[in-house]
Amino acid sequence: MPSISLNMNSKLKKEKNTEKQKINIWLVEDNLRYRKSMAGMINATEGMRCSHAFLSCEEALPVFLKDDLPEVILLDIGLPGMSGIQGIEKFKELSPSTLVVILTVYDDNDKVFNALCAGASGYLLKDSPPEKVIEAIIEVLAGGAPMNMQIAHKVLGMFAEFKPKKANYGLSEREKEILQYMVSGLTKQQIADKLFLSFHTVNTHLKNIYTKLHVNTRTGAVSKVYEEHLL
Amino acid sequence: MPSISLNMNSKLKKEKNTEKQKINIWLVEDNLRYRKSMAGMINATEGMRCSHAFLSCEEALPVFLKDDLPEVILLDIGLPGMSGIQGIEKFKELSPSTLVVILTVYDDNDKVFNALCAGASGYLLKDSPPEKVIEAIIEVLAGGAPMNMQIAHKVLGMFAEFKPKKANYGLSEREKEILQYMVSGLTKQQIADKLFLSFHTVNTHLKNIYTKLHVNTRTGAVSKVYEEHLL
DNA sequence: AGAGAAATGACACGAACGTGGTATAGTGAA
DNA sequence: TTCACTATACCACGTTCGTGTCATTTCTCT
Repeated sequence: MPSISLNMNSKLKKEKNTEKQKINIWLVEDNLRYRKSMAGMINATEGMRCSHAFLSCEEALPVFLKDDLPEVILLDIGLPGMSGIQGIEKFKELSPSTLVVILTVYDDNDKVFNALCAGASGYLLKDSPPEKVIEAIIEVLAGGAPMNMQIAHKVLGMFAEFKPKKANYGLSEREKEILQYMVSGLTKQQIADKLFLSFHTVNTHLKNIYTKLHVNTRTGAVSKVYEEHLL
Repeated sequence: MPSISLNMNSKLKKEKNTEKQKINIWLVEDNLRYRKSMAGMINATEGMRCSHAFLSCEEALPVFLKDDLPEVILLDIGLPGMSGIQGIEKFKELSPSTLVVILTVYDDNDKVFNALCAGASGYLLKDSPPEKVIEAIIEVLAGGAPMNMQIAHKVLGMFAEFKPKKANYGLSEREKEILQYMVSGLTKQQIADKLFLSFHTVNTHLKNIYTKLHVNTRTGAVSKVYEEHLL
C-alpha cells in the first residue's frame, strides 16, 4: 500500500482538517463496477479522497462552479455523450492547475495523441493494477507524467514520425533560401528585392524549384515544404 | 540488484555460450570516470555485458562493420565531434533494431525533442541512480520507453504545444473546405470544378478567407494554415 | 415574420504567376 | 581541360490571382 510524504505533519491536526488536506481526486468513469472499485481504492489510501465519481463529463462539469476544485481527475475516454478528449479541454479550461490522468482501455495512436494534445498529464490503461493507478496519482502530483510502458513507447514513436523525412529533392542552398521567403508569403519581386537579385533570377530559381519538387504552383510548393518537413 | 527473466534457462549451458547470450550493451560517453563506473555496473549485472565503451560516435561507428551489433546503446549527447543526436541517426541507420537510450545531463526541450525525433527509445538524466539505468535497459528491451519523471513531463508538454491553437478566425465550413483544396495546390478554377461551383463563387470565398486570415496571397494563407494548425 | 449570416453568382482590371526559351560566369569534380 | 552544376540575368506569352463592387438565394435564430 503506497503512502505519500506530503503533508505528513498535518496529520497531527484534528480529523476534520485532515480530511480537507487530503488530495482531492475526481473520477469520471461510466463503468459502475470499475468506478466503485477505483473510488474505494482511492479512499482507502492514506492522504487521498475521491470526493466525486461521475459517469460522464456532462455530469462533472457543473460541479466545477462550486469551489471544490480537484487536484487530479482520473478520466475515461469512452464515455457516453461528450468524449473524454473534449472533456480534458473543458476541465483544463475551467481549472488549468487540475491534472488530468487518462484511464482507459483505448491505446490507439490517435486517442493517445489527441488526449495529450488536449492537455492530459498522464495516460494509463485499465489493465494496470490498481496500485499503479495510486502510484500514478502520486507521480503526477510530483510533476511527473505517468504512463504505461506501451503508451510511453507509442509516444516516443510519434516523435520519430515527426521529422524522419528529409528528402532533399536536390535543392541548392540558394533555392532553399528563396523557397523560405516564398513560404513566408513574399512575391517574386519582393524576394528579388530582399536578396538584391533581379526579378528574372528569382523567376528562374522558382522554375527550377517547381521542377525539383514536382509541383507547378507556389501553393503546392509551400504545402510540400510543410508536409514533408523540408527546410 | 536487478535481475532479468530472459534466458534464464541458458544459464545451464557452459560459460562461453552464456557470455554470448548476455545482452550486448555499448556505451558512448566522453567522461572517463562515468564511463568506467557505468561499464562496471553493467558488467556486474546478471545477464548483461558492456562489450564496448567509446568516448565518441566517430570511434563507435566503424565497429558496426564487424558483426557485433549491440542490442542497446547508452549514448551521451554532449560529445566531442559528432553530437549524440547525429549519432542516433547513424546508429539507427546501420542497425535499426538497436535501441538507443540517451544518458545525458541536458534536459532542454530542444535536445529532448531532437533526440526523440532522431529515433531514441529512452531518455535518462545522469543524475539518475545507476540502478535506474539498469532498470531502463530492461524496460527498453521489454518494449518500453524509459524516461525520467521530468523528461516524461516535458515530452507530454510538447504535445500540448502542438495544437492548442484553435483560433478559428471565424471561418465557415464552406470556407474551410475551399481552404483545404487550396492548401492541396488547386487553382480557383479547379476548386470550382471539384465542388460544382462557379469560378466566381470560389473567388468570393477566397476573398473572404483572406480577409479573415489577414493575408493577401494564397501562399500566406497556406502558411498560416500549417503554422497555426488550422483545419 | 424579420434580421443576419452564409453561400451563391457575376464583371472588370491591373498585378502576379507559370512556362517556354536563351545566355554568361564561376566553381569544383572527373 | 572538359563536364556538370549553380547562380545569375533577360524576354514574351497566356493564365491565374487579388480586389473592387454588386446581387440573389438559402438558412438560422429569435
